[in-house]
Amino acid sequence: MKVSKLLLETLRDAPGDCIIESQKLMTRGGYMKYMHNGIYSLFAPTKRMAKKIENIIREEMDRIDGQEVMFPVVMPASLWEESGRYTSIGSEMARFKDRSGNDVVLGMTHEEAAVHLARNTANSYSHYPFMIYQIQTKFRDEPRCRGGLIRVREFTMKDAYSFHTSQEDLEQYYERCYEAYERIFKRAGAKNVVAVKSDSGMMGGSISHEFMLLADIGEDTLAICPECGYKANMEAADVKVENESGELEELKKIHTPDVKTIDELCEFLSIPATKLCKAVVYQKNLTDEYIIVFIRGDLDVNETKLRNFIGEEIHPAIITEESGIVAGFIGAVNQNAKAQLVFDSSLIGLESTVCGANEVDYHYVGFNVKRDFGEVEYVDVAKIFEGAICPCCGKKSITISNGIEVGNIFQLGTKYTKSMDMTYLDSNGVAQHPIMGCYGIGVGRLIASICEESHDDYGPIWPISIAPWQVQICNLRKKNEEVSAVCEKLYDELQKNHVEVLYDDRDMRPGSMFADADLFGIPVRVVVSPKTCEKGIVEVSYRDKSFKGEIPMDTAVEEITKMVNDLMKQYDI
RNA sequence: CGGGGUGUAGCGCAGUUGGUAGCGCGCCUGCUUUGGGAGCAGGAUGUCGGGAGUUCGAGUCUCUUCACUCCGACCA
Repeated sequence: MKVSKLLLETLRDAPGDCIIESQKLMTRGGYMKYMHNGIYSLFAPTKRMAKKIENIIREEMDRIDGQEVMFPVVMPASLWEESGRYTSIGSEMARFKDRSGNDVVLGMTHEEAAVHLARNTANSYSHYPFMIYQIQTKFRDEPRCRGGLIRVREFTMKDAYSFHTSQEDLEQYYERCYEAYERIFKRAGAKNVVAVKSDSGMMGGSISHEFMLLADIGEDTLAICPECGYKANMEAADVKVENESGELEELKKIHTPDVKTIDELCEFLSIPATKLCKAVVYQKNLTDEYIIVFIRGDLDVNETKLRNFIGEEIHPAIITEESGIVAGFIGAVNQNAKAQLVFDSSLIGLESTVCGANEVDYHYVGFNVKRDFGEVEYVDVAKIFEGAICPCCGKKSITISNGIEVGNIFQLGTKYTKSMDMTYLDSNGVAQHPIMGCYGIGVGRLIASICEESHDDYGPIWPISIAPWQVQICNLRKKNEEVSAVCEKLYDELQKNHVEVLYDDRDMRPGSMFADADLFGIPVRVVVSPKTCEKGIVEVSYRDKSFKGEIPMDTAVEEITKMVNDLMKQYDI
């Protein structure tokens, strides 16, 4: 490809609303064009990268016996009513009516379509297990898009669905898929991807993992134990705490004028927050019913864990006069407000603690949950924190990092095959519901994430396995016939050797050409100028600065081809 | 959903008490230049987000609407 024919525009300055580095550099480099909130067109280099990633994904999915299929983008509401998700999914799913007035939806995920495709066809146990996948556009009407291609509404995704006759078989396959994912990210040149235990969310099912590319700008928070390798999304991380039991004290009401917050209470009583019992109030979205969570004073509530325990949507409460809840002085003893009380397991083992007295300006000290309130079921709804006890190895070693979710794998179970009545006959002739797994990867997000972890101040540094081109030739003096002839010859002969070449044949000053080359991020750069022609060499350098040298002109084609092939070999795994 | 902010040329931005629409980058032409975003000269480009109003006159004031964007969704 010649740059003079390439439709794109590089910018010296990024638009002011770019927040993160990958977005800035990719916008400046002319990788995509903003059209609408969370909706972008991709220019040719980006599409080339997407294709390369898709092909890596195809090879790895086929290697684990997947078969590529294609589901529709527009699906009838009736299909989604079968699974119950037509109502359970909110406004992130786009819905409209077709010309005959039928309700239809835009596909944001394809479990329903996968079951639709497979049911009645895979009707005997002998067909199992099997996996179908597609690479296709999804539309999700996200409430808040962010960071260029990181979080968008329309995006290309690989989604795969596997069907099994036993949980053991699913688990075995899940393991193979996990390994396939590791290979995919490695081959795509993503360096810092880790798999973490995750919350299953709206997909349903039990065991699931997210593949996270570690990056400060990541929207997910991860708990990682460097000691034993435990990794979990904060939403799913179990919290264990140690409590010094302390001494059983007498329950006493004390006057605490205008002491409302945990900090104020710590100061007033001169005791650490770990000895206090904090109350946090939520409300159910549907009924407005109050939920009061009692938790150790230094900890926070993990809303997702609480939501999973309650079993329905919740939000932080708006406390009204009529509720009977005394904000700032909430406690378990003499709690007369109509509310569901939840006790976090961080309170286990605290013989004496402090809680509100449900009376303005009063707290109880010496509060013992069992003695003063009664037997309760403790639930883990706490948010994990830096230095927390690892639920796996027991050391106080948890670290908190941010990550971008680039892929996920779920063990779905029979949620969809049951609700949509998909069955097969087992070897005894008995109808059974198959057990499903599902597996996703966001292609565009992966490109942006790799840029996020692999760039310098001047532009992206693409791994050669996904780079839009492998080699870029810079013609520093278009008007010089000798220089141009050398460039043209290199361009032709490298391509004959199946090297992908971007040839910058524009008549421009070296400074601008180098600046653009940095933005293009092509791994191998070849510079030809009057100077190099005079010396009978070409200049070769790697975008990641790991190599820079001069190569005799007459062996340049062979040597550059070899360099490219050697670089590519790193990704042959 | 709540609260800010911003909409003026492709991009980044100025625009005073209301009085003919500006700058830098980019783009086009020519000349000079040529190893990290060159210089000179000339040129093109605007529904000032949309609508309504006040006014002799609105980018500027008022109302309304749309879009974008940031923060929050919070510990009693």
